[in-house]
Amino acid sequence: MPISLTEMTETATAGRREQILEAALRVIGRSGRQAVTHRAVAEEAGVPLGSTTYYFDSRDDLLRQALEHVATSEVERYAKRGEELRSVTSPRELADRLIDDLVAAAEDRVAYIAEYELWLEAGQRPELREAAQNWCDAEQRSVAGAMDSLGSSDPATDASLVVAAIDGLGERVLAREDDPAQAAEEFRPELRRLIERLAG
Amino acid sequence: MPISLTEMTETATAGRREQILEAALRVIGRSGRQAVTHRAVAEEAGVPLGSTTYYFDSRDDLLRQALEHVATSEVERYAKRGEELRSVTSPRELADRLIDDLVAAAEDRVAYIAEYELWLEAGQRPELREAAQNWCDAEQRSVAGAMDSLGSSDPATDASLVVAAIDGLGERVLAREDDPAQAAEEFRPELRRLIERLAG
DNA sequence: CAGCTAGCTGTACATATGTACAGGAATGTG
DNA sequence: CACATTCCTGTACATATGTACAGCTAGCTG
Repeated sequence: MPISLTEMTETATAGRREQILEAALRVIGRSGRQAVTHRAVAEEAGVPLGSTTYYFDSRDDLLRQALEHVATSEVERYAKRGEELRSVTSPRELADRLIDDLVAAAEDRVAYIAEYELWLEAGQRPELREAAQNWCDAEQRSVAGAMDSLGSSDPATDASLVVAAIDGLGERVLAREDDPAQAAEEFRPELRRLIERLAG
Repeated sequence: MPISLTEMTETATAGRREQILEAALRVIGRSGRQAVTHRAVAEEAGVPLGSTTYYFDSRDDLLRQALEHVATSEVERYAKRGEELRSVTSPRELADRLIDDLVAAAEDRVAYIAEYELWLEAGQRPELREAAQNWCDAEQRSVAGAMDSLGSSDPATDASLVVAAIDGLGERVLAREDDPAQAAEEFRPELRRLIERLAG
């Protein structure tokens, strides 16, 4: 064995859980949360069936942790992205950057659908709502800074509206026949108009 | 028997299918599409298990028809609503009417969640996308007429943005702890600002 | 090295689920 | 009234699924 077994066990313990969680996200994105069975996830992750029940108390627990995993990642991502967006100097630039993000997200259709699926899961399970709320707040904060930089008279409201529009457009992208990333690209002029009108 | 058996059979044939479809929607809204099993739907509808397999070829068929049912209803509803919205005379009035609609929709949380669930189903199953597209187009047309009445310089784009914002806000409403209808109400000032900026 | 602990996995089992289908009930037909 | 037809339902069965758990392996300890 190339590395010590102790080390292997340690990294595998952390890695294994993530590995299973990410397999679950792929299953969700590809086939919906109804497809999240211990067996489907185990196969996707390339781990034995026993592992999924070892790391997660139950199917519900797995789904819950998957949401928390996504929510946490997204909060971090938006925190960083928010910093970058503060530097925009025109409505058009902000719109372009946000559409770039949407296109990037839509490129991985499976991951993108998984996020919406988990959001719905939060709609049904109150214990998941706090994580969902944090996720949502982080997204809005990331845009609010930029709207502030652009001199919006009400950055929080404008950020809320811009994020809502992006989420709504994103949702629409999912049910489009053609390439989701291309569909997202088509919304560029629309978002430019929105932000110009709000901040201009 | 108060009515002739012929008549009863006829209305029951039409009624029974709808009855099952609507039970399915309640199950979806309450527990997600993973909960849509023949047995759960049959129990919710108060019909024997055999009925669900008699009227629908399979579980997938049931889900497909549920989406088509919702999509068709929504297209009709938006067509009518679009007529009414054409008469608005100010951005504020349009925003208020649209928020009223959102509040009304959010009041039936179960039905509202069901719509989002079915939308995701369309994201995963290409054969459902046409119905989803029609639904989405109808929603946008219903607002485009009003934006036109308000003298928007680009009614189609503005309608697309307003609808996207409403859909995004609606999605956010679902994961709120408090009363969804109340949460929807809180978005009234935001939507007023959006439409005033776009059409004003 | 013997024994111990902790991490992990294969397997088994009760239950849930999709679905087929035989047969019953109601209606139409001669 | 006998028969055919159509609509419907209870039941049965193969399969899928969640989950418990016995036992295995690898490393640690004395």
